[in-house]
Amino acid sequence: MVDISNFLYPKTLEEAERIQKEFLKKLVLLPLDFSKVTLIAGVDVSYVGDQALGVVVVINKNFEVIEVIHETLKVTFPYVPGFLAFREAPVILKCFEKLKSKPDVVLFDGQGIAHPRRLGIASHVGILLDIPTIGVAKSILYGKCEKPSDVGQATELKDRNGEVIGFCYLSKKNTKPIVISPGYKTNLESSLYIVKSLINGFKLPEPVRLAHHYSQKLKS
DNA sequence: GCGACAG
DNA sequence: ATCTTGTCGC
Repeated sequence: MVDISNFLYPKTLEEAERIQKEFLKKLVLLPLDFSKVTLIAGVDVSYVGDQALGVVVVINKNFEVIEVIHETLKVTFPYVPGFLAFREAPVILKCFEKLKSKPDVVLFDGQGIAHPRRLGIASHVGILLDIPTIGVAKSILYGKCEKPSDVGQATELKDRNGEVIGFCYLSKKNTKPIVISPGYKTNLESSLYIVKSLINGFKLPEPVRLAHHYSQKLKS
């Protein structure tokens, strides 16, 4: 576990970038056997004025909701592509402080290592919580990939050097492919397999879809 | 210098 | 992300 207080609120982008480079040293990617996974969590953050609303939904493999937590916190960092974690991690961590269950893997609305410095929000928060994480984004932040044409097809997302950093996956017909990348303590193969296993008739994997659902519902 | 750019 | 209704296509 990392000493959270020293890395949560950088004052400049330069400082934030230094933190990301420091966190990169702690990044660990390894296989995650889904057959040994019992609980899966999905995270989403929405906004109401300057208040961030974080939601964490925990489900089991039968897609049954085990726990739902939500917290609010005033946002203190602007949205800057490549630095999303500094804007959303605080309220997410606040949610996890209240969480009773211990998910085996957490899915995020955003990138894992498919990031300019390999430290998307999934990787960032995974390191802070020391829990396996996976990034599931609705669009690409960094890298290039050919568009999958058939449902169930995944194409490799590669960085400027041709290294595979994730996948574009067509989870549903007539929708844009989702972008999958390992966050922390998972790897390319495991993250793709796990997300595929959690698609339940919709574009987004169930944990993330439900988190987004609750998030929007809580505001109305 | 000109684009690209998670949520 | 958010501001916002109806509407076209599975």
